[in-house]
Amino acid sequence: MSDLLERLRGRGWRVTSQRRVVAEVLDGDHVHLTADEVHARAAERLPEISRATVYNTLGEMVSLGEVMEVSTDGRAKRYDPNAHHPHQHLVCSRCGTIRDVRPTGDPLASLPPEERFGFAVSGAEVTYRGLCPACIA
Amino acid sequence: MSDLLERLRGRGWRVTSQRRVVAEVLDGDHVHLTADEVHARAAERLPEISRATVYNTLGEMVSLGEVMEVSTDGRAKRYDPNAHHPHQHLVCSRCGTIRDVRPTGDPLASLPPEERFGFAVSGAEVTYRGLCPACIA
DNA sequence: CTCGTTGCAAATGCTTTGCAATTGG
DNA sequence: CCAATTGCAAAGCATTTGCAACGAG
Repeated sequence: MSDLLERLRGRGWRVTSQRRVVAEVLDGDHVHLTADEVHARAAERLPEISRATVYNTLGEMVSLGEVMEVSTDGRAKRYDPNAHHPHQHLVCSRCGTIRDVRPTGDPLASLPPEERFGFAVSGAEVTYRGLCPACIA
Repeated sequence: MSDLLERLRGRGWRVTSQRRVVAEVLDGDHVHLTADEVHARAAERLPEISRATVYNTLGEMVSLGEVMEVSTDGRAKRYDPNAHHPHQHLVCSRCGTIRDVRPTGDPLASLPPEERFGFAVSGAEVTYRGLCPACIA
């Protein structure tokens, strides 16, 4: 089940009950929780877990490249455990719902050499915006 | 000079000295200031201007569609007056410098119908990442 | 055992808000 | 004139940090 936890353990990560709970809560597809949501769900299983630990843990997962930070607008960052398969995000302009999507082609290809201004370009993030089915109705 | 101010005035915007200074400070190409930087530069000309007013003013410019908010990572939002010509951003992973860039083609075209999940997709933002010339050296 | 990890509470950084005083049209 | 705008200071979030106690290996 918890592929995320397995991957982290495999990297010599020290596993504590707090870290396990955070990894379990965050695991799955189309999961895009804020740090606070992660804390709330983790606290259901481990009531004493602190916000600080959740932040530390999420930060480490990001450093290890197993979790991706998604900065939606100006609100709280969201955390996406789906870091192994490259993907982009489709965000509802009204309710903020996020879906993982897989565009065709390589986004990097759309930036021609003369538009790179001497940068060593290494990646591109695409955020598609629109109204989700629930908000259209 | 201040095209931005002219555009705002043309929309029936009430112009005060504070608003004029904010508009002037923000005008130009490849300008991506934080609210605090705008406040600092505005205060050089109008020492009593408050942060609250700068925030209010920037927020209104964004609502009117004349200025674009750029949320870089987890730091302060940046404000881009270049809202009339569509463009994307190239951000230095080390120092955070931002350049406006113009990719080829329409980013929306890369998201096929079967990846839209019933959303009414209306736009796409692309952030290219890499090292700027200064940070490569 | 020992060092990494945790929890707490306080601090920080960015942004918003309530409200009385001010001012543009 | 008078509603819109401003400044101030305080409140509001999201996140980070210092440090003593704790616990995994």
